[in-house]
Amino acid sequence: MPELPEVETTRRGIEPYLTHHRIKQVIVRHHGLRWAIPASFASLLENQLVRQVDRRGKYIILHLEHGDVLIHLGMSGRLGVLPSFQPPQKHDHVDIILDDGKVLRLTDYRRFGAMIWTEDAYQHPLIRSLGPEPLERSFNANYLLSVLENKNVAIKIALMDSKIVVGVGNIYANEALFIAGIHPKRPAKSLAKEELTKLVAASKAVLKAAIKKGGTTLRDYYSASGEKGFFLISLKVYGRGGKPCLTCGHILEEFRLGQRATVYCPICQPK
DNA sequence: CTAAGGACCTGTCGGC
DNA sequence: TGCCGACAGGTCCTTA
Repeated sequence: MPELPEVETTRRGIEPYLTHHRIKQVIVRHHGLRWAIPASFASLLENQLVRQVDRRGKYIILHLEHGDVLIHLGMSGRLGVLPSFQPPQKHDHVDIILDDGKVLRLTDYRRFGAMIWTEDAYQHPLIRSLGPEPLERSFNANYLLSVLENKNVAIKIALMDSKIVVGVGNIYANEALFIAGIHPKRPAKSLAKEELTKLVAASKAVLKAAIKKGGTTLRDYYSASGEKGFFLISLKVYGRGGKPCLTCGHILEEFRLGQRATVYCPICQPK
């Protein structure tokens, strides 16, 4: 499901229900997520207080009294807070039951998601190797210029590489490149600083706008409270291959780049 | 080191 | 109506 705006919206949605609450019980119904959840998982969490609910890239981090929980939603994951325990549905894999009876439930039919207990989230290899947050100042044109210096990969691939910058998924990579007027296939190292400046600004703008709207670009997105969000964000190119460009009217072209749908305007984003 | 492709898994949709 | 392949918000891991 989620791109970064959805993850941030989810984090904000669950935060008030978890912070300063104690975990009473953890039920793991399906251990086979991206990484198998070990048998010890439940007992590592139970009876611990949740101190803080954080986010790094697309990982949601629960800071406990001792250790942290990393949660990734993969492609189809969803976290919801139930007012009380409800009978689980088919893809409800993990329940974290709180001291007040509310339940944080992980639902993920494709099981690309992950739930990991670790001593210190920021020392974990999955987190440690991540690039800067896209909305922070450290993500800027000078930074990109230096990391892309000798990268031949297509700029779209680089923009979606979490070692370069976190949180820019396929939808927003398409949108940001369109707004910046940059062809997705341009070799990363060929972009001039001026173009990188535009790309950085465009990336920040689309992500911010989506977060402001509640992070709901997605077909089957539900907020933590179960509210459905759908097409609150208007997308300019993603999902519009074969339709006219909203800027110039030329037909948008679609192709696969790194096995992902890529849509661009051949006039507005010249090679 | 870089770059490209496969792998993980289920559900849905379009074409024949 | 039914079957089969392609594709879907991600990203780690293997191979070249």
